[in-house]
Amino acid sequence: MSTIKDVARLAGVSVATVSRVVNNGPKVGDKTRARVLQIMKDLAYTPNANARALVTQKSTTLGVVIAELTDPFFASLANGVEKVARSNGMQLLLSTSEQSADSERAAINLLVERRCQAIVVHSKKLSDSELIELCEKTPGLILIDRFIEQVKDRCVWLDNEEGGRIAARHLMSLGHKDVAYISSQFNIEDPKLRVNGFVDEYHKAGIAINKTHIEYGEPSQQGGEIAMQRLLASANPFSAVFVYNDAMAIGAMSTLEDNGYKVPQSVSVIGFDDVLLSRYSRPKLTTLHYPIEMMAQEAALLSLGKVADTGKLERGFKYIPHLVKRESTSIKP
Amino acid sequence: MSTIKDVARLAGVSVATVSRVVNNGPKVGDKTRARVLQIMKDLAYTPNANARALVTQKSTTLGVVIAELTDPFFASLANGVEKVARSNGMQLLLSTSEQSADSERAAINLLVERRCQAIVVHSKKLSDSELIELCEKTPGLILIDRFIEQVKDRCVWLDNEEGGRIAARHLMSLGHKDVAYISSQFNIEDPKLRVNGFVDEYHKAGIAINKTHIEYGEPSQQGGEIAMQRLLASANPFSAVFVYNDAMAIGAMSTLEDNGYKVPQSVSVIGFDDVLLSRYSRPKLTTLHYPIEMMAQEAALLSLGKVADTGKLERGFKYIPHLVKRESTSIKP
DNA sequence: ACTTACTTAGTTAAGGTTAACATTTATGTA
DNA sequence: TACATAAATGTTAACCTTAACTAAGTAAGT
Repeated sequence: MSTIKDVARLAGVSVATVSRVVNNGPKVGDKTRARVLQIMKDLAYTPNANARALVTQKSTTLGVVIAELTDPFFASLANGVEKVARSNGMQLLLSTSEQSADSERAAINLLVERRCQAIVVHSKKLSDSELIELCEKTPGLILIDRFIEQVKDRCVWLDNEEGGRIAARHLMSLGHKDVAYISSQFNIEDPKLRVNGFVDEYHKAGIAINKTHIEYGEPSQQGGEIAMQRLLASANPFSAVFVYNDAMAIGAMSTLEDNGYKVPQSVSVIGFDDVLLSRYSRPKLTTLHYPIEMMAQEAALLSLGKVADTGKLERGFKYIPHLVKRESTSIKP
Repeated sequence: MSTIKDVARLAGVSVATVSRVVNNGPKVGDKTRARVLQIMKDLAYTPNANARALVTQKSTTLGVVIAELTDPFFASLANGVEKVARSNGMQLLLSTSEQSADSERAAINLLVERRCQAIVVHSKKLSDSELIELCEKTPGLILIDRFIEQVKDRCVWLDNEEGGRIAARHLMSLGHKDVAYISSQFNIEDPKLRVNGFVDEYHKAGIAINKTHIEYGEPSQQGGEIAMQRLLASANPFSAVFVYNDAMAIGAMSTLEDNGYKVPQSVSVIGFDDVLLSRYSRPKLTTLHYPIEMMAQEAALLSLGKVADTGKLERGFKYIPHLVKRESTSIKP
């Protein structure tokens, strides 16, 4: 692969001149510029980004760590970061972090080694303390979908509890008093916060939610199907269910219909996330929109230092999900 | 950010020694190694990947160009490449290429500048000749989901026509003689090949497909809905439809149900791609599995030069989709 | 004691590019 | 014509790391 020196030699100029041409710098004569350009083309010269990054001390790479590319939620997250990257003439370096703390750590480290200008991390496995330490020694690092008080100016997160409350209010407004909840069995904060908000909001309205009305499952369609089967088996009647995420909600609807219940006529179902799926389901799913792409964009901008600080950095970046009313919820029969 | 020199200075050794420690090289005494390791930790030293890539003349980056991260099809493609990257200790550099030839060109160029060892490109807009030229001057470049005779050893592709034939045979085996086809309105090869195979296979069986039974639309759920509306309006009866992709198929099913048709009891529907959606739909969609993740893995391996050539490079890498029979097709009523 | 052969460590030239600084060439003015 | 000034181009150190080569010190064999 030819280098700037090759071009310089063939064009009979110095490397500095070629560099100026490459970077569209001023101070280059027209005929010289034309000649250099021609040689560059002949040689199919492509500047070496690594060498550039080394000498300029800045890379044009924006790193992102997510768990899994094929999960639509993470795909949207990555997409948000990518948009910012592109609009800033940068590129996306992506690392996936399966499910373990070790691989999350490794993924972050790889991005640091590459000297990414900015790094957006979605971490569920690393401890608060490790993340705090990491934030301290890594300037451009931003945590998405996580809130840690000590580094709140580095966190872009969603108020899950409020999401639960919004779901509760929606269901209450439709007259539902016997409600159930299907949660994720994974031991992370999100599902807990969502139930808490949901249960507490009902509680504040003087309605207690029966323990038997809460079921757990894997956060997938199948997990939702199974959880709903258990819920139905428990024999306590309910007219609405709040489900941890859209995939589970779709599974739950499936089981409901298989058992002769109509959604939303006999049972209302409300999901969470508002991923692709929810628009493709039948009936279309009422759900809480998780503005992950927008959050990812803000995180990336923040990471790049491009967010004007109007006290935001101090307050932190909290997002509130909003209700997307589609077809799976209706007034209590 | 501290460098190898800082570590060397503080540890009282030369940079070469530190380098050896970093790379786990031999020829370093135990106490020296321990001391260096300690200083590295104290300084939170992280080797600079750019400098490394520069001097070793090889990057540990695997590039991939796709149109859009949020499309599940492309997410699977990227995921396949990422798996290979990870299992080879490399990382994914991702560029998206919206819809234009210009941006496809730009995306590829960025990866070349970064000196990616290997590059997997999904290009629909660039011309054959430009792609051929690109292949010639870029060693590790592999084309996925495209076939160009002149560079067939660089192409990993799906036999779309055969996919159409498989769909036709499936429907014929269920007794369907009046069939319709919903295609994509985009002017690329895939939809044409799929119809061709489908129509031809029926033709070979002595059954002609009426022109009015072919509709076009945007390759999305909504496009499918609209196309199906038009198909129904045309008043020619049919008992089965082959749809360009799963998203459209789901839209088509929606319209069908809205108009009082039962799937598959009154009309059978068969999709293409077998993305996430197809398993979440109700009824679950019968479709042709497009093994894109596997193809992407092979493409990445090929790009890395890790495919043992047993004549494969010469023959090219053709994949055949296979039928996934779910719930949306059944015997003709 | 003397060579031989390791083991451990150091020195330094790349690698491709940029940017600060130095130099040459051209342009205009008195 | 000479001089100042601007425009165009060149020289070179630096960015951080690796790897080839060199040097010194140590252990073993004779």
